[in-house]
Amino acid sequence: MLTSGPRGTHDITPNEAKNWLRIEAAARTICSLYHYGEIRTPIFEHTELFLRGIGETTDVVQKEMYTFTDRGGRSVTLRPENTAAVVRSYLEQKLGADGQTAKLFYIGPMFRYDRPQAGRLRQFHQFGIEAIGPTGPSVDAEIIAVAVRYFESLGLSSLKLMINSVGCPKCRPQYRVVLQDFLRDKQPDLCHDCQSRFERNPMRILDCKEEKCNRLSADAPQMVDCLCEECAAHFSGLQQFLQAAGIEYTLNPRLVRGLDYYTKTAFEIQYPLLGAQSAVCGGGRYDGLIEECGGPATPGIGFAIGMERVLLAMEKQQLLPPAQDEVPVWVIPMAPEATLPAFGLLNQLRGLGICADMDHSGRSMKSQMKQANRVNAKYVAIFGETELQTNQVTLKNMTIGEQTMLPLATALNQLKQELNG
RNA sequence: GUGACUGUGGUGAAGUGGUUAACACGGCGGAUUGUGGUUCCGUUAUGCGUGGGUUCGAUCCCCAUCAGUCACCCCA
Repeated sequence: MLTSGPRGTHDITPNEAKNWLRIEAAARTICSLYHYGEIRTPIFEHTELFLRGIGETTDVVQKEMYTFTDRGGRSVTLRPENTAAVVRSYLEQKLGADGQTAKLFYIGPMFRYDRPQAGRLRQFHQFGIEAIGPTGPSVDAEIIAVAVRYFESLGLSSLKLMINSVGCPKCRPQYRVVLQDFLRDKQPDLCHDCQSRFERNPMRILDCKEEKCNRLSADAPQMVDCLCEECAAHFSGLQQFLQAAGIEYTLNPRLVRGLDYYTKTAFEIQYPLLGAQSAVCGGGRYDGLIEECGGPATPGIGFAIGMERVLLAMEKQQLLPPAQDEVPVWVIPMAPEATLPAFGLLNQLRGLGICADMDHSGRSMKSQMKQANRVNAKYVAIFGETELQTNQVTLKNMTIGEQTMLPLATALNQLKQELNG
């Protein structure tokens, strides 16, 4: 169908774009406040990068990637998320060469082949940040603080921050065994999905929405109780920093991230009113990812925020006032002969930095006045027969409804004084 | 990938197996010939997502397909 875009895509029309500019600007403001610099990486990467980075067994990789072969026979993939790409760029551009923490942010489209639903699109946009280099839990807290501040700055409330630790390559495998041991005899009673999760990703069972699974796993041992010394210390450190920053959080031992690269800190911010897709922000630490991508062992942490979901949340809270068109001066040529001088005035106004516009379809006087009204014009500049003959223009003040006929230069001056200040 | 519901003009929508597809908003034109936000009049779908089928005849029935919505799954 030529008149409909691909499934799961969305056109951002001029009125919506105003909202986008707003939330993007807020993101940039926060990032500069926290000393994060923007990075813009390509929209597609070698498929291999995502296979290695995200994990071959994850849903994102197994069934959600837009992968194709280019004309050179290489397999490339539209990025389903951006952390792997940022890490690749960090390595390629040697952004860590100065020995400092690389603090980066990005805003842009991501692609996941999924069934669209409320808050879920095939092309969607994420604002994300990454801090690559530092190990201490204070960065974790900083990352979380950026997310929380961002939502606050947009006026969003009733958000829920949940944190957990998913351990590291030392303690997670051990926990996995402990958990499987606990669940083994209960496995036949688990839901269909969880049966398959038992081998693939047993931690996900804790996150299942099925009530029976919840019941069966209620007393399961928790990751936080099985953390190695280092991870445990990191996790309690994080909590101290969060408290110091006055950030409220909930411990959620069942919080699991879907991508393989996460270690230690995992967190999620939910906006419960959004329905099934209520996570507006998800993130965590990825201490093994850089090495996995072929770099030196370097820790990192970041988050991603779903911009469409942010907009949905703002809509729910009525933080998006209806867009208003604002054109301070509307120019009206009353006859075809008048369009030339009218166009001339338009040009001069714009040259002065004054937003002005006129009709180009030869509509009636009345219709043009209506247009002026629609765009909330403060002044209307009318060119009729008399004006043409005397080289003047009629300036009508739309708020008080009064009008005068003036020489062009005088009118221009008046508009300049009243609108440019 | 699975399931449920939906698909009529710019928008919100009514509607029936059978000549001209209600109504409202919006748009456009007009109401002593050059003026807005109020009022009044007129006008505004070659057509009921698309493609098949049933029928003498379908926008209304059936099938397929596409799209939207919500949920599962997954995640931002």
